[in-house]
Amino acid sequence: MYTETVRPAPERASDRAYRVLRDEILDGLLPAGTVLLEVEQSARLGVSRTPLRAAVARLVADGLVAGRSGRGFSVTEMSVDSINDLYELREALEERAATLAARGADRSAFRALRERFLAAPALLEAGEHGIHEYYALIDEFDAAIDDAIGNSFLVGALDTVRTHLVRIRRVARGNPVRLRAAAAEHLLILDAIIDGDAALAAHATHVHLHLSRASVLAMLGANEPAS
Amino acid sequence: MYTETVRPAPERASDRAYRVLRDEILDGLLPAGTVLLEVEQSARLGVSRTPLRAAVARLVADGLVAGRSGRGFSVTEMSVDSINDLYELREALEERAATLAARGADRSAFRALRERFLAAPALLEAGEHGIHEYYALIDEFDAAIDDAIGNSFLVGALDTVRTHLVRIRRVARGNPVRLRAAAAEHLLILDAIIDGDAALAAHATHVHLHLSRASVLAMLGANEPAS
DNA sequence: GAATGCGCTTGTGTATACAGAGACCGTGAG
DNA sequence: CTCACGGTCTCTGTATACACAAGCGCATTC
Repeated sequence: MYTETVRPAPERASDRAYRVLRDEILDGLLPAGTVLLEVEQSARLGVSRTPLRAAVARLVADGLVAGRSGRGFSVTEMSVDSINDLYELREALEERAATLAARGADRSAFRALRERFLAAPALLEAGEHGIHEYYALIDEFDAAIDDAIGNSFLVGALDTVRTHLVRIRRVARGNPVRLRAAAAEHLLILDAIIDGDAALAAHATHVHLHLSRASVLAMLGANEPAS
Repeated sequence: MYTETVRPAPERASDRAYRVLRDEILDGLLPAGTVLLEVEQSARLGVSRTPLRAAVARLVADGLVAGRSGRGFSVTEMSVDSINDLYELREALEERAATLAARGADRSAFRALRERFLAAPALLEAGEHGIHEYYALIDEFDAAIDDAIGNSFLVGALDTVRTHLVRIRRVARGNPVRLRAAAAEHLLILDAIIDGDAALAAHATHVHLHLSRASVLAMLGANEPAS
């Protein structure tokens, strides 16, 4: 049969509303503290209140918005404390993920990624478009990790972390020095996974996350010293 | 003012539906594979379809039910593979949590818990009621850990794990030998936290989880050898 | 007798109408 | 001038009505 492999994706209105709101929050179009009124947002997105409520409920489950005491929902804040908390969880999850990936059998995907990361420094010279490409490469790295560990619970927890990480990355964006260093750190993690050195993979991940956190906090302190 | 400390809790219909369905799934009244039809469940729980949909959406976010390809939602299965996956995540989270708790400043709560755990063996002689009390004690232990680490992201991930763990515990229930051993393991973790020995707390947690997983898998293999 | 096509039934997705609760603002008193 | 109280107004929570899509069964035909 020539039928498509998967369902044509029903594309519900609630899915559209969820995706649009999520992207707008992650892109910073809806800054932290923005209140989301049902009637207002449903009119703006061209959907009814019912699917919009479902979308907001999913955002609440993601931790991107929170119900306020009385009226409405608001986009959650990303304080310095919560960034540290997020990195604490991220360390626990990604160190374990790196360990499991290094123990995994199939390393071909990581070998292919290694070649791409070798070209990352040149990519970061190419301006905004190159930086976008670099982040896409990071996403592929994450996807390869997910594929290697094959643990839906761990992948789900990692996905939550990465969602919030997107918001944090906005402040670190446009720091080519840091991104070049991060590419080198990813290469070390990749080498450890390819060599099957689980301990090194975990330690290299820890180092990478430590440096990443320090960079983010430094950028944050430089941008908003008074807060 | 003599006003109550927190809001009187509006107690929405969707909250009731969520709580009832969640408890029924965790208690096994709604076994894995049960299909949830909106009209059917809304009539049974005495709420309309709208709040029921919200409740089901939350259950989907919890991973307790999953949308099926065509029609309806069904309670998720707990396979041996998913149990192993869950314990993998649980190890990563709880070892980190134990480490952070041991580094924490306030250990009075853990000292009080230590006394209670010393009395746990006697509790486990008291039949079904004692076992229930013991699980309540475990919950207080978990709450003390949450309080000590004070990390909403980590606590949230732990909460997800514990939700699924409740379903798994059903098979291990009624194994006093294992529960007595588990109490001793908790005592060791408590001692490590009280002594501020983060490394020992993490290692003791690892050992505890290893033994717990082995016990669960053994019980599962004994109960359903043919599956 | 088997296979295929059509129609009915059923269940989800969405929109809207209605009720209740909380907040904001204005006014009045101290 | 400030604080408290009350009214109004808006926003959420819930129920219901409607449309569409998918699945199942029956009938008809080969």
